[in-house]
Amino acid sequence: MATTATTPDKRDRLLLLDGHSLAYRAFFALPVENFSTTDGQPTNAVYGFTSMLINVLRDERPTHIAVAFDRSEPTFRHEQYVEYKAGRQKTPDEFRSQVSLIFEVLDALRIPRMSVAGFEADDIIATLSVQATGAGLETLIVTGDRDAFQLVNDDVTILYPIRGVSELSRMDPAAVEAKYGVPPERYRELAALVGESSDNLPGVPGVGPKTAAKWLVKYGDLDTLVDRVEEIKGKAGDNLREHLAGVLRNQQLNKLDTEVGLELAPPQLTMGQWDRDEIHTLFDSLQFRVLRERLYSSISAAEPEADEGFEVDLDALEPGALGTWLDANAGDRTGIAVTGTWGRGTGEITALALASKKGPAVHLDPAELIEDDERALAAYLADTARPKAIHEAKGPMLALAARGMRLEGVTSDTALAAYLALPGQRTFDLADLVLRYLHRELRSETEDSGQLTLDGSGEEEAAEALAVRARAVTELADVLDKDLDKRGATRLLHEVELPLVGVLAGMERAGIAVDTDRLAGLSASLGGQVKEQEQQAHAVVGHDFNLGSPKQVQQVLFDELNLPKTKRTKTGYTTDSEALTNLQEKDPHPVLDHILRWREVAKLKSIVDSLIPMADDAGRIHTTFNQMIAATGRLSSTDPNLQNIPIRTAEGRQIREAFVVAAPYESLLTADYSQIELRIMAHLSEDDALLEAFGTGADFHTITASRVFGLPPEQIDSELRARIKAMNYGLAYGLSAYGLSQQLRISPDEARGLMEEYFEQFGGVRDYLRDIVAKARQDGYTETILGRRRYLPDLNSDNRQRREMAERMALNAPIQGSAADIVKVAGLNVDRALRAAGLTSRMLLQVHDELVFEVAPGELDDLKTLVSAEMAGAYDLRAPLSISMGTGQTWQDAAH
DNA sequence: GCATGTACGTA
DNA sequence: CGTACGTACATGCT
Repeated sequence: MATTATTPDKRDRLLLLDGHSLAYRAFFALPVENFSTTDGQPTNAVYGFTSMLINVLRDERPTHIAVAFDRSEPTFRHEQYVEYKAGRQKTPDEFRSQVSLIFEVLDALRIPRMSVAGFEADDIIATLSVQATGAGLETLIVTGDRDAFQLVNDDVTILYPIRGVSELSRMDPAAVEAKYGVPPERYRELAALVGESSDNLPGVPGVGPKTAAKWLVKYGDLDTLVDRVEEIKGKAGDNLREHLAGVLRNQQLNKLDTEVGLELAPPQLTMGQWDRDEIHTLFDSLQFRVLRERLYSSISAAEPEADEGFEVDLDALEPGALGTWLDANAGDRTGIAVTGTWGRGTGEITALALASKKGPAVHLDPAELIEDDERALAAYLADTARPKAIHEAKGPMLALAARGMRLEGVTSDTALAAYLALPGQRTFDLADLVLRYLHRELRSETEDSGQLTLDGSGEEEAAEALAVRARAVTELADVLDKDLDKRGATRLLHEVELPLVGVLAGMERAGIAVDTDRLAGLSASLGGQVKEQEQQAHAVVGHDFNLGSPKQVQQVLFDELNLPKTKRTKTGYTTDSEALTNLQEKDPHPVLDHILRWREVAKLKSIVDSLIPMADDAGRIHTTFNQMIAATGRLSSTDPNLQNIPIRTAEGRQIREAFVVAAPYESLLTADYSQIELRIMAHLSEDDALLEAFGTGADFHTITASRVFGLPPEQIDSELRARIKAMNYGLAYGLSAYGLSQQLRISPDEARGLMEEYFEQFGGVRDYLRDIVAKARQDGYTETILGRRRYLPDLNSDNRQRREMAERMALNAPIQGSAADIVKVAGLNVDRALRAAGLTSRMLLQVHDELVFEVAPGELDDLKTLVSAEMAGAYDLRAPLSISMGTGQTWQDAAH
């Protein structure tokens, strides 16, 4: 390839779209009932087209663009062949009305659109692509019309939609040849042989792409094939000879015209400056909130990345000068960056850097500080009046606490702020956020004097890097503050999530005591049972196999014992406990019981064995609470996970007996919310009947069952109660009639009937659940009682599975998330009240709707009163919060 | 050594 | 074909 010194790095890139073909695809891919404005205007085609457009603008970054449209007038092809496109179904009215809306979108985006009487969009695209190649541009064509494949070459690529509107297949010469067996320049000939039913161009009967490609490869091209047509044997050959005229006509008609007279040439097809207001108004009228957000974020992403770093000027401090330095330089909100290790309720700081937005930065090694400086640092960090920003505060808080320092006055934790802005994201790396929000790189821009690094130790670089992080955090904090303000999450951050960090750190630091002897005993007895079940399973089957291997279990059950196949998984057939239990009922086999029992005891043993080495010297286990994982706003617990300690079975509960109170404390107290999610559902739906059921104070599931079945509560037996209990809980998860039937082992019709009767009584719930999804589809997100959002772009997916999944998430997120809000507020208020009351009892764990406390001697009564009041008063629900509590020497004994 | 799939513990 | 998590193990990839 010839290149010269003046060849630009990036060639200009022309993007050409076939407006009609893409819009038509979108029209059929997206269900119109999900894509209409509230006044009934269908928008599925506009939505799908615009969505594709935004994606391709974002991913391909074209410098030039045009969208071509067909006209209603007949084309030159109709003149040559009156039957052209005959028999086509009339364009549906719902589609026709959307074409002008697409024009409006394109006009607002300042994207040129073109159409020429007598020609199809394809001809315009063909003409432009040839001209673009001549002008040295690279061309990308987005079209759902395969005829365009004939245009593909080294300079022209086609993006062809596959499956709906979200995925484009990149068709370059190699891809065309791979798919059709002929190079792009032969594609027309192949299409002529195969025919195109939508254009009413019949091909050779019985000849598909495979045969056509075989012929073309054998004879080189269609002309040669026609010349030697007598050589083709068999029925296909007869058919070809018989339909030769049609093939030649097809070849004529599917040739795209590359010499259409156009007013604009490729170099003039530039992207204009958009008017944000105009786009705003238009997208508002189309009710495209999610798309608007996506458009805006892709515009900003399309802005050139400013690959600047950060300037920092590190002050070298004399011993004893830190206090003065802090007074002079840490007045404004100051960024703190820390290195060290933390986890399991403790940690160690190895270095710390401080930097405000402007002015010098400082880098400290806490271990080397003289007493005066250490005191000045501790006083500064603990001063609530001196604002600080930090990325992921909890770990450093634990490490500081380990050396007796408190961290207060944190007005932004940038990771936490980013979590509220983007709750679906699993990680919040500082460098990523800096790039995303500040369009900058997390590196130093400061000119090295060359002398600083002469010693070659790298320490200067490390110090500078940490100072860069501190400075970046302050800048990021300001931008995130604004972002959260726009999202209405400022109070949630400042009044809930930020203060919660310290409370969580406190719980992690405290840990919970375990009776390790007891755990060891449990492990031994479970180990015996594991071995026993394993031996029996092997004996029954007649040979050894690994019970922990789903693959081997499948082999034993389905290949060797020929038990009936269960539900399919990706790699075979499921052997999960539900399936094996079902098998046991219809086709009993002793090995099934052994497998099930083995799984149960092996699971418990693995939990016990994982806990034993977690205990510290004081016999306490310290979990880590993660505040930025769950998309709904819940906490999660890791290393170990203390939020999934068994409780369901008697054996499982034995593990809870190993979680104990330790001196000087007197007992454990557990306090949990009764049916908090159902109460939230009642609150949010304002369903009178449901609210009334909570008002009576009697058993909630019995009361609701009594309404549904029209029987007095005394006549609700456990069977009826269980059915309605399953409904009550399932509703908040988006349970289907089918799912309910599976769970209750009743017929789908029966389950459907049950749901209908339920909604007859609790119509407000049905309306609420329906409205919440509709609103989320409009807004692009759901919201909890405290304004915590969850963004669900898949609500508008053209993939049914993804869309329905997003719908269930939309049902559940406000309910689960509001419960999480309430428990967080409760935890905060309890913690505050404990300190205000001067109690030394402390909170140890949060398990979603439960708080666990360690009770100091003589404080039980006061603590119960305080906890109950703070938890019940955490939020004023229309179905009032109800608390139940229990105490005991172990977590199990404190159950209630 | 790491990612994926299956299974299963909790709310 | 019911949400939200974390962990363990087997398996198959690099």
